[in-house]
Amino acid sequence: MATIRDVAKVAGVSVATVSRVLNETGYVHENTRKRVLEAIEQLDYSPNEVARSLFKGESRWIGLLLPDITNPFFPQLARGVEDELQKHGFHLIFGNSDENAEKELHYINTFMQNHVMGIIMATNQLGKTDYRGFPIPMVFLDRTPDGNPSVYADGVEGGRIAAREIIRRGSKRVTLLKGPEHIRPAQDRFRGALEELSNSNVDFYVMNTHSFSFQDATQWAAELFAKYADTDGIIASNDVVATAILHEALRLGKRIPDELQIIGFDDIPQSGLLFPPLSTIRQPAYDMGKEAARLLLKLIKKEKIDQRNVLMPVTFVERFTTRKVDARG
Amino acid sequence: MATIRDVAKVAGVSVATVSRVLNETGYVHENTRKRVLEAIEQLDYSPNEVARSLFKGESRWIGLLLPDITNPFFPQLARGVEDELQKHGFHLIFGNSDENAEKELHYINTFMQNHVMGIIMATNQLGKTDYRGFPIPMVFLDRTPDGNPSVYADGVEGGRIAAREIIRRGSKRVTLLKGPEHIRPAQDRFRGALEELSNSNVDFYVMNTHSFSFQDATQWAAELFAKYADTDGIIASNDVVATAILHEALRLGKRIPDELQIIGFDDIPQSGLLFPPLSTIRQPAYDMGKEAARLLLKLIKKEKIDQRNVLMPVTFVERFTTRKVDARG
DNA sequence: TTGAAAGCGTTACCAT
DNA sequence: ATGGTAACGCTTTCAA
Repeated sequence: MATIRDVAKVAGVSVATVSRVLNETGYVHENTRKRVLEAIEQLDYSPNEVARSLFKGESRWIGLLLPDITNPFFPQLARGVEDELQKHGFHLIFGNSDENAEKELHYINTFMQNHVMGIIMATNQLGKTDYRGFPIPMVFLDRTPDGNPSVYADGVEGGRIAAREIIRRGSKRVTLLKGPEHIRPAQDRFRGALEELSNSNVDFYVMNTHSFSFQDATQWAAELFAKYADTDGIIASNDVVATAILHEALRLGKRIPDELQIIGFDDIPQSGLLFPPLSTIRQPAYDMGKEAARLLLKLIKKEKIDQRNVLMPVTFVERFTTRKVDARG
Repeated sequence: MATIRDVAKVAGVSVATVSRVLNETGYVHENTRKRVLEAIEQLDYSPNEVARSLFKGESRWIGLLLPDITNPFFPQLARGVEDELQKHGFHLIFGNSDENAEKELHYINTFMQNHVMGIIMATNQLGKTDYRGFPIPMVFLDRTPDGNPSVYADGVEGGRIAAREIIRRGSKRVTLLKGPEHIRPAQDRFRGALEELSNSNVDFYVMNTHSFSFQDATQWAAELFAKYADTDGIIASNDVVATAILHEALRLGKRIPDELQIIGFDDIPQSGLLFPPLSTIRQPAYDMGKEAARLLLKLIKKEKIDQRNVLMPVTFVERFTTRKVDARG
C-alpha cells in the first residue's frame, strides 16, 4: 500500500502538496498537479481513510443497528439506508441486536469506538436507555418518547384503513388481533383499527396475541377458528401472522376471500407471493430507510431540519384476500 | 470523549502505563493498575479504535459484499457471518453490489481504504477480476475458478437429489428449468438434475430460462403449461421461480401435488409459508455464512487451514408440493 | 516497574 | 505556489 509520502517522493514534491491536490484545497500549480496525479496513478495510491479519520476526528461511517436482518421487514429498510449513504460516500457498519438491551448497548459502544458519525437504529427497548444528549446524532426507526429524531410509519392510520377496507368489503364479524404489547407500531395499528371498528356497525372480537412469530400465530389461528367459527374478516398484526392465519383457514377449507377476508400489515416481499396473494397495509420500508439516512446526514452536517420526526404514509395494497368492490365503494 | 492522556493524568501515570494495563502487556504494579482502572472507570474511557487501527496497521473490520440483501437468500447468510464475527470481536462493513462489476470494485476499494482485515463476498462476476495475490484474505461464497478460498453448497448433488426425489415420487414427464447461464450454482443444479434424469426412464423436457426473477418466471410458467400441458413434475432453478410456477399451476386449477409436483432450490424462509408449502433442496445459508466467517478468521490469523474450499451439504426438505411415499421408497 | 518519545498516514497551519 | 511540521490517539521500543 503506497502512502502519501511515496507519492510525494515519486512526484518530487512535499506531502503537503500531495494533500492539497488530493483535497483540492489551496493553491497548486497546474504542472505540479499533473505530476502528482501521475504519481498517484502510477503507484495506484488511494488515501488511508483510517489516518484521515484519526486526524479529522470524523469518519464516513454510519452504524446501523437492527433487531434481526433475518426478519423480512428489515432487509428492505437496510437496503434503503445503504443506497442513500452510498450516494453520499458514507459506509455502513452493521449489527443485529435481537431486541436485547445488552447487545444493543454493546453495539452502540463499538460504533462509538469506531468513530461512526451517526447511528440509525430500530429498537423496541426505547425508554430503557436514555439517548438524549448523546454525543453523535441518532435516528430511530420508530417514534421516540423523548422526541429524538425518528422516522416511522403511520400505524394508527394504517389500523384505521385496514378496518375501513375490511368493513367496506362486507365483513360483518371482524376479528382484530392485538399484537405484542411492547411493540409500538403494533399498538398503534391496534388502536387505529379499534377506533374505526368501534365507530362502525359491525360486530368485532379482539384477540390478545403476544408475538409476531409464525409458530405462535398458527396456534392462535386454530383457537380462533374454534372459538369464533363464523368470523368473516381478520385484521392481523403483521404479514407473518396473516400468513399463518391464511394457512390455517385454507387448511380448514375456508374460501378466501368469499367466506373470510384477511388483511395484514407491512407488505413484506413474500406477501405478494402467497396464494392467494395477501391484501395488506404497506409500510414503505425501503423509503423509510432512505429517509432515515437522509435525516441522519442532515443532522451530521448540521443542516436545518424542518422535520425531526418524519411520519411515512401507509397504503392499502389490494390483492386477493379481500373482496373486490366497485369504484364507488 | 476522554483520551488515554486524560486517563494518564487522572491516574498520575504516563500514557505508556495506561496502554500497558489496557492491553495487559508488560509489567505494571498492582497498585498503579488499580489507579489506572479507577481513572478509566471515572472518565468512562474506552480506547479509540481508529487510532489503534492506524498504529497497528490492522483493524477489527471485515467487509461483506453481497449482491442484494433484499434477495431472500442473503439475510440468513449475512446473519451467519455477523454472528460469528461478533463472537470474535470483529465488525461488519456491508455493501450491496447488485452483481455490478463496477460497484463491486468500488466497494472492495473502500473496504481496503478502511483497513478491513478481510473480505467475504458473493458474486457472479467471478473471473472478470483476478483476485489472486490480493493483499488481504478474501473468502468467496461460491466456488472460484482460481482456487481462492470459498464456501459453497453442493449444487450438483442438489440437482441429483431433486431429480431422484421427483422421480421416486412418481412423476413421469418432468420439466427441468435451466436457470441463468452465468450463475454457477444454477448450472451445477442443472447439471446434477440432468445427469440423474438422463439415467432414469422418465421423459423430460428442458426449458431454457435466463433469470431468477419472479416476473419472468410467471411468464415461462404460462408458456410451459401451454406447450407441455401434461408435465407432472417441475424442477425449478430456485424457490422464487418455483413459487411463480406454483401460482400459475394453482391458477390453472392443477391439483398439487397429485397432478403436478414441484421442487425448488434454496429453502428461503418464505418457502415454508407458501400454500401449499414448497418442497425444496435446502442450502444451509446461515451455516454457510458462519463457515465463511470462520474460514476468513483463520486466514487472517494465519492458522493452518485444512480446507480452503468448503463444500456444504444440501438436503431435501419434504413439504407439500411433492407426494408422500412410504419409508421404503 | 515506569516514562519519554518515535511513529502509524493524514491534514492544516505557518513560513517562505 | 510550495514545504516543514505539529497534531490526531494510540502502541511500542528504549532507557532509566
